[in-house]
Amino acid sequence: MYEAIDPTPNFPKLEEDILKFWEENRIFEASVEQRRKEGAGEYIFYDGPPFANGLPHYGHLATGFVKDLVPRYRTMRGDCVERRFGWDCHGLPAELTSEKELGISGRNEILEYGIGKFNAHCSVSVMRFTNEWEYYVNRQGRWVDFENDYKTMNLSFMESVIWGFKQLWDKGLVYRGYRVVPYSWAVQTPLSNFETRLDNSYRERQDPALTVGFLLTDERFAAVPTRLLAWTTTPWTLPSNLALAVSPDLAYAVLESDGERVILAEAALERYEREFAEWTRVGTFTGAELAGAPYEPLFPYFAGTENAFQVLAAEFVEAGDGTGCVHIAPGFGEDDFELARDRNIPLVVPVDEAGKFTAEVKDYVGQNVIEANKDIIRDLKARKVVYRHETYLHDYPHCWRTDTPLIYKAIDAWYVAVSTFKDRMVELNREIDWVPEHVRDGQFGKWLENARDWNISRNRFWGCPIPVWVSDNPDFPRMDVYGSLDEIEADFGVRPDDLHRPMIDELVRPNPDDPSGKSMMRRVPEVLDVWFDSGSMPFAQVHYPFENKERFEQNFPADFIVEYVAQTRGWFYTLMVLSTAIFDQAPFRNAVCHGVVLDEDKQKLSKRLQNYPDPVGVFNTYGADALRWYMLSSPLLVGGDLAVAKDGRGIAQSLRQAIIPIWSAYYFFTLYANADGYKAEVRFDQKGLLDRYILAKTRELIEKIEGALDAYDIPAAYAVVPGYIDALNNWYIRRGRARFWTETTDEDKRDALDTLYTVLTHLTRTLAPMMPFVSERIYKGLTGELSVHLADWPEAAALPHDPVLVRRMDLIREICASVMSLREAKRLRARLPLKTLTIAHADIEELRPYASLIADEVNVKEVVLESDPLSVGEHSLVVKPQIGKRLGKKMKEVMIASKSGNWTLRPDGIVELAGIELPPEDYTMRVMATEGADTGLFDASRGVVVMDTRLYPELEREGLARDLVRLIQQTRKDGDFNVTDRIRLNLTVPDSLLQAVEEHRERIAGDTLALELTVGEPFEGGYRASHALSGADVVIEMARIDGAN
RNA sequence: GGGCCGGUAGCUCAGGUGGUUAGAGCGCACGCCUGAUAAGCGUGAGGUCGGAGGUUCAAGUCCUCCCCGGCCCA
Repeated sequence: MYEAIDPTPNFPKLEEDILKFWEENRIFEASVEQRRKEGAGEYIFYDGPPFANGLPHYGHLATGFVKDLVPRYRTMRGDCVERRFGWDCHGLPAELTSEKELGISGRNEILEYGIGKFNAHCSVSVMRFTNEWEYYVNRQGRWVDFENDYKTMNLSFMESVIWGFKQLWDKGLVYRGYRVVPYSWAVQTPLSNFETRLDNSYRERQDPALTVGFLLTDERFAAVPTRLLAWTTTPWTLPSNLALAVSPDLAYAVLESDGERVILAEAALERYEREFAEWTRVGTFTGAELAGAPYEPLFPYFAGTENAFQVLAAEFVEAGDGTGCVHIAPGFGEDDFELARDRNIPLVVPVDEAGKFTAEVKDYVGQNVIEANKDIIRDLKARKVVYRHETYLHDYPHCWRTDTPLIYKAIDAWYVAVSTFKDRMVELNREIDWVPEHVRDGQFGKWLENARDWNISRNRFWGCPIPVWVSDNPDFPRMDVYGSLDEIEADFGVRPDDLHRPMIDELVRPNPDDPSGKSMMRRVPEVLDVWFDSGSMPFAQVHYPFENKERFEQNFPADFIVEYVAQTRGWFYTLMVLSTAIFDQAPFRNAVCHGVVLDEDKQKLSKRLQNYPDPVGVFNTYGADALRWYMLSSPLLVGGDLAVAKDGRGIAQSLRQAIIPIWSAYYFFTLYANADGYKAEVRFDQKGLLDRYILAKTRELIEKIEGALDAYDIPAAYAVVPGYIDALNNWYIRRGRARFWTETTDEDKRDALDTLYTVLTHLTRTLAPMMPFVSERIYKGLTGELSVHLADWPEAAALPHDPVLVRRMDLIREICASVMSLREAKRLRARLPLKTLTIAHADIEELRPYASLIADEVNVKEVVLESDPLSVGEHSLVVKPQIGKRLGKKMKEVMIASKSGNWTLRPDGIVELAGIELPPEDYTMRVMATEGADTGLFDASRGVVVMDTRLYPELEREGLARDLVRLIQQTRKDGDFNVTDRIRLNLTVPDSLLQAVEEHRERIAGDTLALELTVGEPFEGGYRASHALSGADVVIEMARIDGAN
């Protein structure tokens, strides 16, 4: 006996039970262990470590479903797939959370508080949500090893990270340099160029835009005071101005008014019409001519600086914005910095770590630069050098953690020289298979082509320290880089048990190159960018090369990774950089990039706006399988966005369209197998057409899903399922229903039950990775085996290969649908038998074996088969498209003639039209449904059905009898009779129905399990119901006859 | 400004290599079957395939330009 099951189960509850079962029986571990014992090859999957100081959201869940599906599939296919969970621990987010929790803010307060205590707090705080993560990950049905996890803050992980750093160092790929970088004064550290891109940190911001005049002191301009106009959106950089830049090729106009002159690009004149409409043009210079002219500094702070305060010609200057003249502050702009370096202008950076002016700028000292804008503007206006003050709306990068505007600032920092090996990355990227394909040469490939050096240092505390020690006396320079604990121990005599600050900073030793013994080797203060951790993950998670050397080398690169598309700037990228630099290999072979989960209005999901359904609520209402189905069958997985409706309706739809129908088929099976006490078996030798059809159809299903999953096309795998379910439930089972409920267990019934059993066990195995909970429940219920996830992937080849049968049966289904729509049009209910159905198709003989099936399905007494569709319908000529090549222009006339029916068919098979002759091989004849007649088409108009819709009294009576059966069955149901209860039945019907009842008495009684059938003889104590039939009242009474089964 | 992706039914999306009648799901309207399943099945209405040119006998499909949206870069 099979377990009696609920026809409409509570799926969330079912899933909770399965979770408990998996946990108690350690099924996940067993699934990995089983393959290991077999000596199976490893399939390597990298789990991108999430940062656990926030709760998982739909994006994580989507990624998580894929991270589960693919390993489950590979495991069933015979691979050993380890799935270690990783935790990303370091970095700014952790520090900021801790600052908030500790009630402190900024570098100085952290230093006051103590780095040791601060980092200790970070190490605890960062793991705060791990329990919640485990809950979500488990509940979504994701199998992952939490016991054997890795943390980026562990000593072993960090040792591998510094090993990686040293590898780069030894290859000459790390350098220290001054560069202008995006800098967050709020968190007092520079950010990497891709950190500012991730999650779109650009947002609109209104800034002041100032047009200021610089007084030229060249003798050419001595006669009349002349000012060169420059435009800037960062007035706070003006105190640090050291030069002006013009484009050598642009023309600059000199305007005069009232004994004063200004110079600006001709191209800018129109923009400044308001200011200078009244001025007179008195001359023109090219930029090249202006170059070299000295000018008077706006502010006195850096007066006298070598090579400064001249007009320079620079190619990067364009006339698109502003005045065609750019003010140069080398400390605060990348172009500025490079120009100044080329012209030997010294660097000045009078802004401190907190973004405040230093004492060098004495008028604004201590002011935040952005806040100082207004004072600076006020002062300049007072000095009458401001020619325009406007508000400028632009996209401006913001600090992704604090949402404060970034500034560009020259910083001493450590870089990976990515630009030197980016070509190699581009090459290696060609070996990776990306889904969607265009990411390889598009978003990711283009990014690699333009890769810039990576700023890997952060002036912060909670991160892997940069393992570099330098001499504190420049007279005795020395630099030591360490790539292991052994090396550190060898030089410092202690073996650190923690590489974090401040312990690591306490390792100080005398500089061996200093004979005086006074100068000391001290670690540089920076820590590594947290992205360096993530890029190191492949080797650091296994503590390579200190442990697992062979294993890592055999198993690198990974077979598969998945993340959302923005990680082309993040994890995908850092993996690629470090893997290329250290191993000269691509880090993974297959990558899936999924899109972004949005709300139904395509807005980002936001906790604040509450614009998405609560994930836990979804689990509890629909279940994780429904959510998995919904997300993974969507275009999200091929790079598109997914708009999640707040009411969860898409998720409900997945449940309704996929999961419940599968369950219903399972329920049906158990119902009838149990009614017979029959134990079904897996068999493929059934001869019946329906059986062979669904078996062959199942084979096709397995093949298609296998093909899709092998190509990492996950939505395609889901897409083939609904059509299959339709064939199973609404054809195989429905057509075969009578076979299941016959009284005896004969061979045909065994075939039916075995077939359904075979199909369901294969279906659930195939869907196990895609619908892990419900598949598990059904498979266990059917087979009594421990778990579907310990089973092998079904072998499609074991099932019958019969594409011809599948095609024919699908054609039959199409014919029936066509006939049913004719009935619908004529309002002829299906229970009313019709006399004759004619089916015409060129290959009609192939359909002959199915004639009685069709007759039964569409309820006609006779099916006439006709091999010439043209004999029953009007026909149209379809010329073969290929002849267009031969006919050229004439084709147009041929098309028009064929469409309008302007052609004749000669007895010899030649068609004449548009003045030419077409031999039979150049055309086909197609049938048209005759307007107003009872004809329908199928097989892409190659076949036609014609129905005789006339009514015949004896058939009408049969229809009424079937209506009665239906009413009696409904009454049985309403009266809570069991499907096997035998009954005593009395019908009270009007005279108009008497003949129908008498003629079909046996059928009525037989179909409704009525051992006694009386007409018009009411009895006491039965269940009674009245119905209307054909406009007349019918009273049905029934009573159970005990003991008769 | 440049790159990538997309624009097809009210909504979400399919539509090898050009070919006569552009499909599915949801929603809507109507109906139907039921001795497993109403969380079912079917029928119907609904489309100038973003726009304009071009190539071609023939363009949703190929080419060019433009418009709109998203992402990325500068």
